[in-house]
Amino acid sequence: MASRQLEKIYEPQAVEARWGQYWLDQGYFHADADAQGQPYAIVIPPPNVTGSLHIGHALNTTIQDILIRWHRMQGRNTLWLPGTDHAGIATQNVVERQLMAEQTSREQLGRDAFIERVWTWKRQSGDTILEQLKRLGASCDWSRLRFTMDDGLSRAVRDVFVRLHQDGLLYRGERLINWCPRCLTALSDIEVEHESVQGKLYHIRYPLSDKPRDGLVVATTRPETLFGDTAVAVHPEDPRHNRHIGRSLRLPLTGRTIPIVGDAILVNREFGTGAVKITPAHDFNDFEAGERHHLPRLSILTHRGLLNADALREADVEPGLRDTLANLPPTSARPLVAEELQRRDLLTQVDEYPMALGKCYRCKTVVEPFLSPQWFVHVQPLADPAIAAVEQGHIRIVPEGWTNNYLGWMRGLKDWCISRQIWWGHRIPAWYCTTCTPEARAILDGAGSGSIPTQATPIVSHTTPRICPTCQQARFVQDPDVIDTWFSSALWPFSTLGWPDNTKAFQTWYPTSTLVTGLDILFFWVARMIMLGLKFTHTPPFRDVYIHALVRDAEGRKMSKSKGNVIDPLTKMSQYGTDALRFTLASMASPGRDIRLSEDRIAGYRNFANKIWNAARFILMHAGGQTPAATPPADRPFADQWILSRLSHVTDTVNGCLRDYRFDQAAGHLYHFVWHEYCDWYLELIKPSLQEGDTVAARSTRATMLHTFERLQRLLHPFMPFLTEEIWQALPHQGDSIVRQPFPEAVPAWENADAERTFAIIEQCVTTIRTGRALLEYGPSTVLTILVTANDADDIARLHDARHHIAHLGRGAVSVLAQDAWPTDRVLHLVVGRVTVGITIDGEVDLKKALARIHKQTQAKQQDAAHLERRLSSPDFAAKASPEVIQESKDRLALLTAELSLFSRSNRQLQNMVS
RNA sequence: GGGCGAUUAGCUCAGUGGGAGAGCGCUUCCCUCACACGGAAGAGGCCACUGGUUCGAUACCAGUAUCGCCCACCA
Repeated sequence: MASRQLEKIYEPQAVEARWGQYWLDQGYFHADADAQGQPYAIVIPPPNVTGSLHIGHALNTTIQDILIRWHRMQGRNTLWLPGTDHAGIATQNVVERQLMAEQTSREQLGRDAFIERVWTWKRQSGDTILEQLKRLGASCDWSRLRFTMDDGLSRAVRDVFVRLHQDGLLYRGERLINWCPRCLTALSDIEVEHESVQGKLYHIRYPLSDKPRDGLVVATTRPETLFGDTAVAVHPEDPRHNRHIGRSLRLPLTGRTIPIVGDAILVNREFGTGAVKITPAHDFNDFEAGERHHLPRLSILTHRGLLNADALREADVEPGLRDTLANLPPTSARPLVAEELQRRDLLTQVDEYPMALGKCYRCKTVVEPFLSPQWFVHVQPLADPAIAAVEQGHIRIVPEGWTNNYLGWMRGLKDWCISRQIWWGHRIPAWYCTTCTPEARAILDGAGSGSIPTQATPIVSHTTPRICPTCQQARFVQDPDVIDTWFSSALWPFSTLGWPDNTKAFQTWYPTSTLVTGLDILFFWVARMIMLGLKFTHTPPFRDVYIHALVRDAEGRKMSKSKGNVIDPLTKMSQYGTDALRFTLASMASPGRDIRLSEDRIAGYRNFANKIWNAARFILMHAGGQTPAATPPADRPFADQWILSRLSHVTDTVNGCLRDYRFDQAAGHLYHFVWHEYCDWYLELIKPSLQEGDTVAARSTRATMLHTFERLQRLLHPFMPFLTEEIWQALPHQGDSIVRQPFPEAVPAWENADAERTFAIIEQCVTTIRTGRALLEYGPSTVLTILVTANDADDIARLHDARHHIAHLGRGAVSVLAQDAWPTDRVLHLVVGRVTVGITIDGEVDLKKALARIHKQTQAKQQDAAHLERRLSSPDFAAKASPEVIQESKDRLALLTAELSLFSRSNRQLQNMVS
């Protein structure tokens, strides 16, 4: 491509659109399972089809793309597999809201029509986030796009379900589960978010049946559930209460009596009154206590979470109260029940009490523990190998700190409720014979699976069974429930590669290399992928799990639409450029920490992009038709030797950082190198040479400049793909795109300590001269008379070689002097390490500033020197510190002493001049 | 209640057993022929507190305080 005239300011929009399309058209991201190279694969954490790109996606995607582009450039056979998740509850909610706006509902539509409606919606809107990922530059193999409800993936889901069932790891049972009364479905334990709220602890007196004046006082946060009580428990060794065990109590507000049982597990003698009401159908602890004592379970709520009139009758609630309470939500019933108890003098005490409230993670409705028949995965046999895989290092979690989090969670894992009473999702591949299970016929009329007793035997298979093995009939209904979305996500690393078929892609890229994800789905997703991956492929699904931070706003709050503190990545990409946003996110991706994103930071990296852009303009302007030839470094001018050395070092550093997943450090080193070494010093050093015309040195410098800059684009490319492609294409280059150019490796032959040492001296001199210029208030156009010298002959020789650089950058006439030739008059002597700089004072100058400055520095250095002397004179230090440390301290003290003597000389002279 | 993490410049954050760092912001000078989204020079910090280990601690250990996150059925 011919080099274009580059604008003064980098304009990202057109550039991004052009190259983004070019990459796709050229198929650069397509991965071939038969290609050469060691495989490297990442499967994307599939965003919800309902999703729109938020800043968390942007971070997640940027990190994956950096890894992918880096490995692709290194010649690995690299696959980044994209896709989306059907997100059962979330998606169903979105479409249901649409229906509500149309004054209809999914029930009115019917199941098949509703599902068709969701598919229509998915076809229309489901690609939004994919387009947004493309805009971010995500170099996915879009030809391998997958969706969790694709035919292939659905087959994998059925296959896994059937095999788990065959292996006895699935069961259906009536248990207490978390129920969302708005979504009308069961949720798994982790789909409940706990929130701390201020509640009340009610103390209620339950009279003894035979001695109504006596009784037990129970403490509860939910008095309205007392209608579901089927016992009261006390601690068997509690002397206050244990004599009552075996007797019975009158359940207030009802005509029932309930037994007093002894239970050491449920009851904490220290808490409350030492007596606990047991409500097996509405509390997880009570459910287990109920199991232990074979208590009946009395569910008093409807599936919409309201007090159930029929159940209240069954619970023998007093008729008047029954009518008042029926169909009330628990929160409304609670004060009414308390009031009624108060009226009867049964409410003995009410305390303020903080309690945890469980909410649905999709709609934030308060969830209810609810009794219903559900499908469960027996997780322990799956969890054990998943624990071992991490413990034994087959899977590495980065940063390491999260490992214990993972292990702790896995060890305490309870069975996983995987049935959902919604319609959008993978339908459970279980069928009931309508002859053997007459209740199953109700499903045909739209009833839920709850109508089928748990004793019924489902037939689990890939397809509708042909004949019932028990009764030889052939009429079946399928279980109406669908499987938890996270179940299909758990198969993602292998189902997307064609499993259960042994495809070429599966053979090549499975197990995948790295999984990049946020902490928020470590349990939802990562843990389950490991469990099911190990179970079905006998291999961990990935080698490394990189867990990145959560992006928060500048105040550290979680971003959410309701708080209005969302930083929209799409807006920022338009405003500052995609590369600037990517570089920002990479820079802030420090391990184990949340990211507080502030817009200033993005603007800063936009400026960085512009800096690179202008360096490119400069370089192209001065390229002079030169090509980036590779003459031996030793033959090149000093500045070229130096920048080659620095480039090799930074290349090495960046590769190391990327290997360690330290994107923040890699970005930091690149930023510093580009701006403060390449632009501030190298380009400035070579400017005079570029003016020279067609000399040998100038040609060499042009070649080096182009060579290093081209290499730098490749180094930057994983972080800033668009900008670097645009520049690379404008530079002399070979190949069609930077995307498939090799990623730079360090070149040890370029590393040159001698050149770096010379540079350090130049830098010191120039900085010192500029400081002196500012102190003496000589304007930039004043040409100074500069004297330099050094402590040893070697450094004096370097000064001699470099004097034209010092003269150019310091804007002055430079004389390199021997130390004994150093003048004493009308010279400002300035800070130095190994070198001494003097600026000849010419004409009338205000020296007060300079004197004040020298005075201040003198004091600081005297303190340092005193500190060092104290340390060096300590016998313990001499005896115990390492020789290197001792030597270093001695060297530093010697330098300080030299500087201080200079300072004092300077001081005296300047004082004399002032007076 | 358990676990984890944080506390360093005005702000956002790196960092290390021996001389306190970056970006942004701030001050001064400069529109010097790549870049004012720029250049140069600066100001600014008892590295949360208290003990301990050490010749030496911002760093390692313990405790305290504050903040945050995750997990948790104590009614």
